Amino acid sequence: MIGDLLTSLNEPQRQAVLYEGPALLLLAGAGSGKTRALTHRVAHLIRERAVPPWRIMAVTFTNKAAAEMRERLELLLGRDKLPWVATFHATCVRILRQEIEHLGYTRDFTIYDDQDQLRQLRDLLKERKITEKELKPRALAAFIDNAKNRGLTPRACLQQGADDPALIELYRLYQQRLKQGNALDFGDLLLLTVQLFEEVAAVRSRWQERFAHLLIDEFQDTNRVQYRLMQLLTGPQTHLCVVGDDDQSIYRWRGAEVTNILGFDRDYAGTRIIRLEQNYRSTRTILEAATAVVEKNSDRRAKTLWTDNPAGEVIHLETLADDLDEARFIATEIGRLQRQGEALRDIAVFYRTNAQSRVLEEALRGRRIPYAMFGGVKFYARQEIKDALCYLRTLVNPADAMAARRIINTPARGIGAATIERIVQLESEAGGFMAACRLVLERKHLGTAAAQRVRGFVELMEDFGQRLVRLPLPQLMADILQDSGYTPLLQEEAQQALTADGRQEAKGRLDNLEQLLTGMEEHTSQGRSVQDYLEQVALMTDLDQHDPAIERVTLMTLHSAKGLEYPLVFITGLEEGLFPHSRSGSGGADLDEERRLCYVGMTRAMRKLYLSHARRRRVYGTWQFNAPSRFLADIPPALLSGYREPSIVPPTTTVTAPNPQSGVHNLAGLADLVATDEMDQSAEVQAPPPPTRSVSATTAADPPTDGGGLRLGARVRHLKFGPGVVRRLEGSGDQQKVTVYFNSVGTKKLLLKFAGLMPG
DNA sequence: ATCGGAGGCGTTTTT
DNA sequence: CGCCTCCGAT
Repeated sequence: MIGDLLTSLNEPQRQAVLYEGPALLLLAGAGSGKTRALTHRVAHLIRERAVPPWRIMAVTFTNKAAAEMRERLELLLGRDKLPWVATFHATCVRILRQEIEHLGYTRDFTIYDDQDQLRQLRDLLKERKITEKELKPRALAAFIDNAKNRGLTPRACLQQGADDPALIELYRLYQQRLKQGNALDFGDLLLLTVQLFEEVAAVRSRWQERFAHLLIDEFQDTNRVQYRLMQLLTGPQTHLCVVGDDDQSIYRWRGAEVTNILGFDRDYAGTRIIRLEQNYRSTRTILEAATAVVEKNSDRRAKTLWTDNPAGEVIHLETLADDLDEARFIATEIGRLQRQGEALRDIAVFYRTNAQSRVLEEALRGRRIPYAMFGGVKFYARQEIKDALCYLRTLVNPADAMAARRIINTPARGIGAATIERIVQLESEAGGFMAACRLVLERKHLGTAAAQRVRGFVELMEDFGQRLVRLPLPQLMADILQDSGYTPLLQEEAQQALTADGRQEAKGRLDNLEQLLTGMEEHTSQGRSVQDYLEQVALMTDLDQHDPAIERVTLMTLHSAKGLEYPLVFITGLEEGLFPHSRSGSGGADLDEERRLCYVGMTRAMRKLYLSHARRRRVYGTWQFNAPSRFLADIPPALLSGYREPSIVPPTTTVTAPNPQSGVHNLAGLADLVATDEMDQSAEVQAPPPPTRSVSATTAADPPTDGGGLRLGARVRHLKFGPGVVRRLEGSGDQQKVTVYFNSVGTKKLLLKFAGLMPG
């Protein structure tokens, strides 16, 4: 068995697996088999050194990395021996669900995303009569996030005395507000966990004793709270293993401190440093070019990445007239690669900013090349999805005023700002938003009409509250959407909206809601609770939906690309002002980070790398003229095809007047758009399975609770799909539909009339 | 209370 | 350019 774990490793990897001391710093260059070393180390601990799995915690940054590690450990160890593997944020949620009562919150706490955070801050500013001109909500949010990233509570900020007291006061009020709503924002998840461990010694030592091994991935991206958390979880008996690459530190702007990795061995005396320097991923050409770019930075840990791989193809550099041309070039080239027999799933296109994705998408759709895009508008942040989830949030945590205020008049029930204001007045006295609704009725603070409407809302929510315990989640959600009038309204719009666009949009929203229900069915089939669901969704990003098996091109930002690899990679927009981004200044730490970002992007490529830049591109509807990126000039010319003289980086120019030639390109762009609109179902964007049917089958008239003797949870048998469990019923008569979870094929929605279900 | 239009601002990157 | 907020009209 031990042979299995060690034979496939090189010498430093083997040392990393076998090391038994208290602290290990694994400096792992791009593509050097870091995950392999990490997973094998964990497997070795469990299999050969008899460490119980529950005494090991492995922390990652992204859900995707956590999932990948879990998968690989499952192969090595089997499903029943998995240790704690989670992101920093999920780890904290898990701890807080058990311990948060020590801090005066309750276990049902909800998690605010940045949208909720911003909304809360806007309310707060308005209340304090501070206009958005005086203090932008975003700036305040940045201040608060920043403080939290550094592990500072409002009080600690004040003691430090470095920040504006007015800002700190707003931070304090914001925290008060969150606590009243029994809610935590992203930063709180980490900060409050640290606070908990610092304030409650008994809890701290309990957790410290539990873990014999703490492993942290992507250590170069940890910020101060995360570092502190690691320290607090590390007891005298805890073995630490941190893995990272300072050259891939790209989250400084989010509070990451490279000093954490650069100074780790100073904090932990007796740290063993092991370097993984052999790259297995890329051709020598790609590796040399990437190294040349990042080498310009100072303050790096000494490290020489090398490879046995062949030199491979030269890097392709393409200069285009504008962003549309660039997109067309990429689409055409991908089409060519496809005809040569390359798989689309092997191709990725990276860009610096999300805004760049639009033209790329259009060009790909125009050529009917399927693609999947990550980032941009997140599925769970969409209006209709958030509305739906806020109904659930309000049920689970009735104190969550943010959620309740969002839905109290969605769809419109005639409860306006004035009424809501009266409710909010009573919120702290009543101890929560829903409680305040009841109190405001009791005290008769409202006119008869308004009172009537608020009572209706309260009763509606109480009704849902009863179903919360009775119904499985997907059925509950379907009921809510139906009985609240949410989907009926959208259905009407989908049929009767005045413009085709309006109808299309309503249909899109219905589709998304259907997708949401499908996702819930998957979740419920794993037997998890509503709280679990909301939590998972709050911490989820679109990247987590990435299914690499599907045959399509991947589009994402360079930041999202970290940790991934593709045989063929396009990096776009290599232009001064865009990449490096203008906000990164003309030198110094921010520019270094851009350089590392470029390095990260380039080292994703295994076989062939394409770099492109456009002479001008549209930004906010005006033309921006950009010189080629300085990073291009850093690459040895011999490694590059299509290379032109390095330009002496002239400043980026913006022209407000429309460019004389722009008409041509606009027309060309229009052609792409027109071609797009009428075809192409194949280029589905989102990763979750496309909805096979629509919510619109049900109407308000037929409450979807029971039908034809079938019950929720009933076991049934289908001729083709075999045994399954009834998850959802809707419609009636000939229109009655049944959603069944089959062991063999997962969730299916069937027309009862034709389903031929037998009792199972 | 709701809707529509005008005006202002922003995008670097994300758990 | 497109999103969001504010404000005025109904």
